[in-house]
Amino acid sequence: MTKASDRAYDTIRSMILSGELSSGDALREEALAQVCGVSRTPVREALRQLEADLLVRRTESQRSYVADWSLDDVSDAFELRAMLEGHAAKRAAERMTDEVIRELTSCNKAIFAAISKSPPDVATFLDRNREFHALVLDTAGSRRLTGLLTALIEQPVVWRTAQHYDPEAFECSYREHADLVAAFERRDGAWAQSVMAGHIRRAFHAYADAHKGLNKGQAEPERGAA
Amino acid sequence: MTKASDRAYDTIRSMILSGELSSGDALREEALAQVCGVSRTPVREALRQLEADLLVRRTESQRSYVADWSLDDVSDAFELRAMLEGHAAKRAAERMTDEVIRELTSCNKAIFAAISKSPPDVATFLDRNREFHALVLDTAGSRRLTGLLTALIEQPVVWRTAQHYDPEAFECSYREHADLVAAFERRDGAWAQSVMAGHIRRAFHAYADAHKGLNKGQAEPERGAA
DNA sequence: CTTGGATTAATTGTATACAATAAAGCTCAG
DNA sequence: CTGAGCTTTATTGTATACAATTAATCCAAG
Repeated sequence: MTKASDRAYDTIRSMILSGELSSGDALREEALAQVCGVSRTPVREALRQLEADLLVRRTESQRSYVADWSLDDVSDAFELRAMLEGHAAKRAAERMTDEVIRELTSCNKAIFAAISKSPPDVATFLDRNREFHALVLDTAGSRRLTGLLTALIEQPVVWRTAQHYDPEAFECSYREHADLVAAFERRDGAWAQSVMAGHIRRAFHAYADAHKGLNKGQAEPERGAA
Repeated sequence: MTKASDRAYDTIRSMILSGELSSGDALREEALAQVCGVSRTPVREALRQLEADLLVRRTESQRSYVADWSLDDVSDAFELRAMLEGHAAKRAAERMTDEVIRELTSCNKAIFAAISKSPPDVATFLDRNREFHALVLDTAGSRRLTGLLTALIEQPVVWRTAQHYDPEAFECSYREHADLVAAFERRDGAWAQSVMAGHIRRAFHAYADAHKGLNKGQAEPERGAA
């Protein structure tokens, strides 16, 4: 993608993530084109990408809507992530180098610094967390695995979960990363896999707890003054 | 997708699968448009889809090429398929209905009929095999899982593997499906998962055996007199 | 010869007009 | 009222022209 289609992608994506567009809202190409300040062509491309990201769904008659995320869907996504990213951790352990271990360590140090602030620097936490997981995924050395996982990782749900973290949850995340590094140092694939799967599952429950009661079957953005 | 973009997709895809286009060949939109008898717009859409299918790769400068498939890549794809489709089988077992069991049974009967002919009716085998796996995937009831797997299942490698099956390999495939149905009848998720994972792994080795020696690091269509 | 850089050609990205299709509204028979 | 079928409107699909970008070529300086 290039300038215009990137712009369309980013704009629409952030409109969905911010809640400006709610689940089920219709996405009309012409309207989006005007909002994004581009023509329909790049908007169409962006919509296809967002559809692949599962942020947008298309009906059989090719109309696009903001995807709705039931708790079951979220649970699904995390379950798959736990499985795939656990597998990635195992492969990474088998292919680990000292160089990557140094990078992971330094990355996790930055995470520690970010969450030690008060209030915690959530943006930095998210960036570094992403970097940490990307490093593991890279080291796993499977293009296909990378492709499958990026779709799952870039979910709005994942992105928002950290917003609800309390200090203890951040601490857990940091410690689990440290455990992962320990498993990598021993080149222990099974250990790494277990830690990673648990790491993801904990994140799911953090999300589920935060959204319990509020949204019964529907995991949506907070809309308006509620 | 609709008429023109479907046509472009099917045309380009079969050109790749048939070997008319070899790994690494450049895919120019204008040229493809002429071949497909449509304009560049639907061709572009088809290329994006084929890229998602991993049949086409794009450079950083947005040029498209036929993807190359090393044996490692193929191994990767099958490994992921075994994991994901095993998971799907487990979920399917937990959600299985008698109705679906009947459909699976009838589907596998059709497979038996197809492979009992001489020569075996490979096309029907492939269709019914696809139907069988689609039924399992549907019953697993995870849209995300379905999305991830369809990309892996539609691979040229998977498609071609059956071309090299001997009568015994067909027989194995049939029996494994029958085992799967047995596991479903008992609603035994762990069993179903094991059988499915083994089923996929056997298919990989059938592929690997067929291509051993021929293509050392490169799993490509047969190209001319080399 | 080789190499750096400017020029040219080839290719992809974007906008827009028009065609095809699906949704919505409307009319009128029952 | 109701709903089947037509008409109208809204929305997406496709083609094409043009802009932007990337790759290839060529020429000159070293």
